Amino acid sequence: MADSPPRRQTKQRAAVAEALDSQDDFRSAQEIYETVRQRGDSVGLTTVYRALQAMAEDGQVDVIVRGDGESVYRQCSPSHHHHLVCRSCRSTIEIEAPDVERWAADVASRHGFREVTHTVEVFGVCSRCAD
Amino acid sequence: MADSPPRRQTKQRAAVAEALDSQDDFRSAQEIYETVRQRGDSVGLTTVYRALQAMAEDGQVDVIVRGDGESVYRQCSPSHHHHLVCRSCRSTIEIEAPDVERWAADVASRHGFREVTHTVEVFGVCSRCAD
DNA sequence: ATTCGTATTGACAATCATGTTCATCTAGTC
DNA sequence: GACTAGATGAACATGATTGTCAATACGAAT
Repeated sequence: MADSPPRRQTKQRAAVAEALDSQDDFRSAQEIYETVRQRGDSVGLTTVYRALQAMAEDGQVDVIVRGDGESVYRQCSPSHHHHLVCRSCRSTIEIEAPDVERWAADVASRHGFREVTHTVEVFGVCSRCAD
Repeated sequence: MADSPPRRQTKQRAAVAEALDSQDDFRSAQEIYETVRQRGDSVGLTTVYRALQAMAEDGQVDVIVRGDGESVYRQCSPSHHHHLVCRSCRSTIEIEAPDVERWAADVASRHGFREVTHTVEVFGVCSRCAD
């Protein structure tokens, strides 16, 4: 693989990272943009998108493509994991599933597939929102 | 739950269903629109979108939201299952995973989540495309 | 078969997230 | 401090999907 291009530290990216830091659930680029601006930092929407993309590539944030096509971002632990997301309040719990990993790899190789990736997300309504 | 609105049978929906029938992999709404028109049937793009939505609601077709946010559709067996999709040629294999179902339900209820749904898709490169 | 109420259709406009351009700026280096 | 490639951002482009609304066709009742 090609050597990844160097990544500079800028106020804008720091601001985006901070905004991500202060949230514990998945947010859209637009929402993050709002958050950053409300903190007083001046950034362009384009930059937020680029920063988010770059961070996602570097594995610093997790991305989920929502059903409506909008991508949402969240700062996560670096290890591979999946999410349990509340449809109502969006609170998110990281979950691990070694069995599922194994199953995915297994099924794929059994059918002769290589370079396997997978998406596993669980959605529901958390106990607090179930009233 | 509310009683589902009645669904009428029209040429257009039949045409969309046929187009879906003739494909064995996931296609975008735009592609299905093309296919229908090439068969000589005259339908509006809007109608294709609505037909696809309706069929997805009724569980007649499966939908996957691709990484780039575009939705793709496919006629599938009615039972719950997931997909193993080739990134290159888009050929699709239906896979079942009772263990994964159980795991998802289990993890969710352990955290007090209700009305649980999940998405599980496996992507890779099939043996034919691996040259 | 004719009528009638309501889904459905489709051409077009509108929306909305994201990509692109390009002149300007700046972090990191010498 | 000067230099250079990556970074920024305002304006604009793109492309999928949805909204609008008048015209039309399904299907139940007559």
